[in-house]
Amino acid sequence: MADTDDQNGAESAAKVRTLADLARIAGVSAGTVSRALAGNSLVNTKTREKIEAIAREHGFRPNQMASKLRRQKTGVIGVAIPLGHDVRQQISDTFFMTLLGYLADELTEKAYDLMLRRVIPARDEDWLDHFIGSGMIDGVIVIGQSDQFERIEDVADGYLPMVVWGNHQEGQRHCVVGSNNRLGGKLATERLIASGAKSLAFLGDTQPIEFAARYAGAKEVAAKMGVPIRALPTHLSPERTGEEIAQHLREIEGKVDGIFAATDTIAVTCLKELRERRMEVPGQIKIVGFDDLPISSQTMPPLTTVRQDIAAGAKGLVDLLLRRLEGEDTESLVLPPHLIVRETA
Amino acid sequence: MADTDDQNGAESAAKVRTLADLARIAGVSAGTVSRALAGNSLVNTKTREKIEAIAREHGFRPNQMASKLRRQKTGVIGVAIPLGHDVRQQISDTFFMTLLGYLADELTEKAYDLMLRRVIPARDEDWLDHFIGSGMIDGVIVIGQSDQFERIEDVADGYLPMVVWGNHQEGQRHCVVGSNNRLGGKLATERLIASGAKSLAFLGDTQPIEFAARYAGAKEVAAKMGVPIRALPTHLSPERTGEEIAQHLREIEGKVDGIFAATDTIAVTCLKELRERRMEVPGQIKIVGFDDLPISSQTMPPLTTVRQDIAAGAKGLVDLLLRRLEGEDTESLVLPPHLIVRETA
DNA sequence: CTGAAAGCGCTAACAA
DNA sequence: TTGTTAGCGCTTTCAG
Repeated sequence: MADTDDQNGAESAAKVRTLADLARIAGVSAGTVSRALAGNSLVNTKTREKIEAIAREHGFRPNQMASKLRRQKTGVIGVAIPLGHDVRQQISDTFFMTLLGYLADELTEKAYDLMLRRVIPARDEDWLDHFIGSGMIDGVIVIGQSDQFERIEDVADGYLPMVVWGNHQEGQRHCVVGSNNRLGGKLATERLIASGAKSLAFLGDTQPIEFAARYAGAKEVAAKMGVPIRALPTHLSPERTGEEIAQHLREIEGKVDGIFAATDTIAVTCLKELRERRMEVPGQIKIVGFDDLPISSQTMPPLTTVRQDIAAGAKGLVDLLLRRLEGEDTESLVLPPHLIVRETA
Repeated sequence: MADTDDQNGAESAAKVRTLADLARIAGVSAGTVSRALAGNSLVNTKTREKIEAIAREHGFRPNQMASKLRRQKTGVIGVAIPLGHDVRQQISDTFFMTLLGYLADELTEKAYDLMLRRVIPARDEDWLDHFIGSGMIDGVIVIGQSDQFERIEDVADGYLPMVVWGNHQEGQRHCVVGSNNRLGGKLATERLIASGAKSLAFLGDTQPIEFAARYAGAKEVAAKMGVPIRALPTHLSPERTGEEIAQHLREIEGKVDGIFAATDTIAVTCLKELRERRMEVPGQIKIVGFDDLPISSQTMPPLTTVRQDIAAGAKGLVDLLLRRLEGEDTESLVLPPHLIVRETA
């Protein structure tokens, strides 16, 4: 029962934009309204209910900017996706996008909002400091180290609430969550060799640290088994990949019978080129991918690949970040990859 | 209570967290620092340079919360993805994620940040009001109408800066950007019939308004051409789709020779089931998808589909939203879909 | 061209 | 249990 001293119909027209407005019409102080709406301390139940009713009636929501400013925390986690040289490349990368989806789920669950920022390190050297220093976020998750390993290391020294998806290196200083890429590379290569491949190739850019680790694992196994392996570099941008792969295929025809693709996306494209060149898979040439994206089970033949557990990765990222927000200096989390044997090797 | 008991080396150790701090060490007032850093009005060049130097040296960045509170604008655009009944469904949906990627690009370009929120309407009726009323965003882009058409309509009446990706209906009140789904459905169906199909099926959930429109277009053409068409409902969540489709396929075997799939994702799964049942495509059964996702050119045989221009969609969403932020009451934007003929029909 | 001062809307002591 | 009182850090008149 609010005192409707308004003339007529003015009731619902009254704008309630601030706590003070609401306080006035409820006949209490702003402080009380704040407490009531926070559902927090010992506010008289009657008072609270009255305030809540009025708030609901007027569709009132407290201004978050003011609240965040005052409380010195934002309730927002920043998610940065650094793009490499090929600008358009990674933001639409299926793997990262899927990870982002799960991240959104996890963060929502923990009542955090997610601020997404696509960032081009080449265009803004201090992208990470800017994001962190913006005062807009409580912590940051970086998806992919790209070629920014050193910069991330530098920042990690002075900023605790940061977790990165990527590759783990002995002795690194930033907290990372990611698959054991080297092990993944080994699994893939072992499978290729076990399937009868006698001469291997790694298909994909070897610059990014994750890929380099996959290749390193592959080389290790290949060396141990006395099987030759070569790198066939590609660039991730989908438009160029097709022709690049076709080109490679032309060159290695008859010389290579086992391909380890850096990602499923590359593997799928390769599969298609192989088909167009009428090469039998896995008869003439075997292939193993990496990621286990949904498509890999849909190809013809279905792709043998190394699975990364994206959901577990997202969960790990968020868990570790929340602990860091509490001040804990968490360890990195390295997830085991799993070989998924289908029909291409 | 951090009292700066700086004993030595205080100079570079001195924490510059606020404009006032910086002002003090620059020997000017906070106001001047503010102006200088905004690069804005007529600040003496010397003064500005000095301030900028100090700011750089100390890695100072003004607190955005305070700034936003004061200026009553956030520089943040909210992006909401309402999830339907199947909770996990759409956030990982390739189409939406790709759109999100382009959106991130466009918004970054315009110097806006992007706040991503996954919402479950069934769990929070007022998801849209909450997002808008949070005071955290200047405007909102809703990706997909899901089953929230009415709620969005209601909100649109009282809130200008909102643009929605979805289907356009005659006389609707909210500003929408999307493909002409009905036309897309017609294109797909015409192609199926032109390829010789004599009995059709629409594969996919017909509840979501976009899909309903696609189906409506299909029915219109089918009726005109005197070809029967039936709906085979599926749910989007990947786990269940496979068996559902297999089930449908068993039932319609020999009765249907042309399938219009609501999305490429569904089409690809269908293709796989077809392959397992040793049905020839397009010999025994033809199929057309919708979206033209990257995978559709990678399937075997490559998928004939209806292309939606995602990049143009993202650009449209952002352009319209920015105009709405200026106060313009923009019209909806309906994009023409294009039939991409490959080998499945 | 620069300083002083008044808040943006909210929260959190501290009183009452 | 509630009101009062200070600000959070920044921007922006209004003077000078």
